[in-house]
Amino acid sequence: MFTSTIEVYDMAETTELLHGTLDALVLKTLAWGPRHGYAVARWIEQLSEDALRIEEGSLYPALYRLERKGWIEAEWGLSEKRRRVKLYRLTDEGRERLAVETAQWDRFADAVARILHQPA
Amino acid sequence: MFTSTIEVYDMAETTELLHGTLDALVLKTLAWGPRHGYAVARWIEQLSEDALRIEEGSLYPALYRLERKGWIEAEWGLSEKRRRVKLYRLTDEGRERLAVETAQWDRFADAVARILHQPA
DNA sequence: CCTGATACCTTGACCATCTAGGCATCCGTC
DNA sequence: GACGGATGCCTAGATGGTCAAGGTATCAGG
Repeated sequence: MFTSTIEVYDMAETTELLHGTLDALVLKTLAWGPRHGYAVARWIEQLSEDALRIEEGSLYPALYRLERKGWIEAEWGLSEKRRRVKLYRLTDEGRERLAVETAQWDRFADAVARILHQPA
Repeated sequence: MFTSTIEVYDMAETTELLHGTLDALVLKTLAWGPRHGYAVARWIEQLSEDALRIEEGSLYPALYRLERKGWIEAEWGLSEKRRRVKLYRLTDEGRERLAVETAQWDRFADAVARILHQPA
């Protein structure tokens, strides 16, 4: 019963590529100012014009990860809509880390592009 | 409390970033002509000026993966050094796939760069 | 009342990668 | 002629980030 007829076209999308990049994206988002988790995801999706999609199942573990490493800090607060939110802000260490990860990503992305776009 | 003192500096490197990119890199390498596995890894490392490091534990599973999907084909042969090697070549489907993955990567990389380099 | 959006979180499975081995041949050096 | 290092293939197991799919609660709009 149509076990695999229609859907197969492209389940890959860019999803797997996110691997290891999410941390940097979150740090960068918080570098513009404190935000709560849900808003971070939204922000990234908007800025990327939906090229990047942040699943909550990836987001919250990532936030926890970053907090545990001391790169971000959390505090309970209220959103503009009077809802209980967990506000995250970048620590100094987080800012340093962001620079490191950005540099790493640039180097990596340049290398990949150099290969993928090398003329035959 | 200092349970982990020395080692932590940077085990991440760019390793995790490779995720999902290796396939495209291998396909592209073979787009320049048939090569054997070991040579593919070497080629990528050289072109990237060692920014990319392809572990054999990642390489061979990747080759098997790509072959199983019909994007590359293998054939036993001999290297210039008279050694038994498994030569891979790109199929037509593989060439199409390479175009798809390259486009996906471009879109993804652009999105990430746009965010990471957005001025504060 | 009910849907959808907001906002948080967790569990389980998936899967690509890495680590760390093993095996065989060949070359250069001592 | 022994031995290390490079070449070349492969595999098993662990790791770990992501995703899918659930759950909870509040609030606005129809």
